Amino acid sequence: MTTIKDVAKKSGYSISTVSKALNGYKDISEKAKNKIIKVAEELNYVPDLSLKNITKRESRSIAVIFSGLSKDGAADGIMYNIIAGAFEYANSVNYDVKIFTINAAIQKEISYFRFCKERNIEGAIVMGISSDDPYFEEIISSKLPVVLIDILTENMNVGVVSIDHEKAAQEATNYLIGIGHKNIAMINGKKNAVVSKLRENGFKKVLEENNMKVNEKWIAYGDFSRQKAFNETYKLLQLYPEITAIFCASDIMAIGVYEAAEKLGISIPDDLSIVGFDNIPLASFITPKLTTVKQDMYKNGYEAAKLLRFIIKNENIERHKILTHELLVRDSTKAINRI
Amino acid sequence: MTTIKDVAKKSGYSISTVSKALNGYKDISEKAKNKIIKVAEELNYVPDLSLKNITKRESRSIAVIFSGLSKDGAADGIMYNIIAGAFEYANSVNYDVKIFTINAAIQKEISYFRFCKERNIEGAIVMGISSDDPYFEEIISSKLPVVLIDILTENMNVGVVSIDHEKAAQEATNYLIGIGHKNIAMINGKKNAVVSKLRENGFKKVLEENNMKVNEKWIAYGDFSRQKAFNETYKLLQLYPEITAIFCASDIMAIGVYEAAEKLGISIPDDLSIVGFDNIPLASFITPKLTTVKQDMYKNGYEAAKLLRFIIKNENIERHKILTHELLVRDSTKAINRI
DNA sequence: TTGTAAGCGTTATCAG
DNA sequence: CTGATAACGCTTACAA
Repeated sequence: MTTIKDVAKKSGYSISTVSKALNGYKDISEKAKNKIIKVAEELNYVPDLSLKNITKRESRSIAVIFSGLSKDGAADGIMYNIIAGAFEYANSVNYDVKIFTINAAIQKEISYFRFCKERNIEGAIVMGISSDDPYFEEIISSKLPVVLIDILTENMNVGVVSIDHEKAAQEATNYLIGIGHKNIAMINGKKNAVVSKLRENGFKKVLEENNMKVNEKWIAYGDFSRQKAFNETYKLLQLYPEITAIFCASDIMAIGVYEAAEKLGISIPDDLSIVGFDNIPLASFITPKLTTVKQDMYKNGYEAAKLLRFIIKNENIERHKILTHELLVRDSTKAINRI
Repeated sequence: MTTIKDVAKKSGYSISTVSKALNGYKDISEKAKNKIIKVAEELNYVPDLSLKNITKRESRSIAVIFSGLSKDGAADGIMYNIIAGAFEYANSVNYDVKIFTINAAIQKEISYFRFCKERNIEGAIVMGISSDDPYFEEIISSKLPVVLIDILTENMNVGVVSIDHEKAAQEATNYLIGIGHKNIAMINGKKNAVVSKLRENGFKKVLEENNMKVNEKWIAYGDFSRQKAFNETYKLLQLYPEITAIFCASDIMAIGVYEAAEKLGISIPDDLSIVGFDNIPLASFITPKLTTVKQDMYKNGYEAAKLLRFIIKNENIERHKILTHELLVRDSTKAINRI
């Protein structure tokens, strides 16, 4: 490996002169500068940033941490978009992005904090972990700057980027009621995920506002899995054929719902209206096209990185960033005309 | 920041004793060891890996480099799967993964080599760049260990992971001919991408083997874009209604083909059979379900990281790794029964 | 068993 | 303008 020492030796100047020449300092002669630059190029010399940073005390890198990076995560593009968005912002302010999973830390049997510190990152964006995860407390109470995506916490020191899930669920439910549905079920995600609770609250709130009784049996948990959503829906629709609409907490689960309906010979949207959540690419390709709540995960990633940067710089800024969402009405919902 | 010095001071031992205690050396007393570990914990001391590595001369990190990390990359999950696969292997051998884009280097106006060297990575996985990219030569001729995904090169020092695209295209085409199609068009990707050429070769070869003349006008370039594929197909099918089957070089483009067919009132698979390429999640959700050539991008990423590791360790191993593919026959193709 | 000192590649200070 | 020298946090001979 070529080091600054090699350049010094070959150019005939001292190490410190070489360092200055290569870092654009003014107080050296043109002659020395040219010579040194020439030699550096000949030798293919490249300074190591992480060494520079020993003295400067900044690593200029952040991490994006997932709970897992599985083969199945691909279908919805959510994680990809978050990475891409975070990368774009980080890159624009000259930060590098490393990706980790919580599992990686667990495997090494070290703490989250240690894992990050060892890698000398300045902060982390965390997503896909639920608030009852054993690591959760450690993460939000650690000294390391952190931004959570879609994980709400009361802790106002922790950065949070999210849409208003409760409000979004309210809008979706209101829309279904508005087009005449009275028997609405919900396929929710993992029961103890924060977003699940919020969406469920929004759902229930609107039912109550409309004097419709909340039937707990009509709320099932599909754990954000297509298969589980299929199973739950299959059971639900057999037991309660009076259901005319289902609000799903993710598009992936909505696909499971589609499949359950198909298997039962129930036609969407004629017999059953479906509203999804996320607006993944699939949503507009599937037949019928899925009505869904759009959230922009690319933007989530971008804003998370931006907020993280502010927190790192210790700027006095609102820690909780709420992004906008939008109900996209497509073909999986239909005004009710029965009874 | 807590450093080894702080631990030394507080524990009353010297820096080197602390270092040894914390790194599991045998030649220290139980007493010293315990005390030091205790103090280190109290102080939340975590050694910085990159500093350790100054002496050891290994950074234990690799990069995954894309040509771009766009908002649109999400739909097919390909990049995500590559990242996930590469991450899994890297993680299993205690490597970290950083992600970069070629653009990031270009923006900083520095060379690929410099960009990587500065970041002190041991090697890189590169994908999504075409062989006529100005950076291509630099990448494959640089001293840095590199593995290309889906970019073939004669250079046997460079690692390459890919399926046999030519053979895959042959199988797809053979299948269409086997079920009776005689007028087969191809919507290819970017004209000068290596994979495009290979697939086109395979396509043409099979036509010739079957004594069907190759009509260059029936080969259009959709540039891997859904919109472009739509446009090209729309023109093609209007000009040549005798076409009964289309082989698409990507599933995303196949969707554009679906849309063009729909707009023209052409029914798939009754009037037109479609074969895609990739087997993205969407392929099995779209109606009709898409017949396609499956390639496992997760595995691509995994194998790329593995190969990269071998190259880094300078092991004598075959540099070109060919992965398996598979033709998945679904509902978008149908045996011909007209004329 | 412990500590001193040199070294890793780099930048910063300061005397010449 | 140049170059010793110290310093950054850490490991590792080697001496004590």
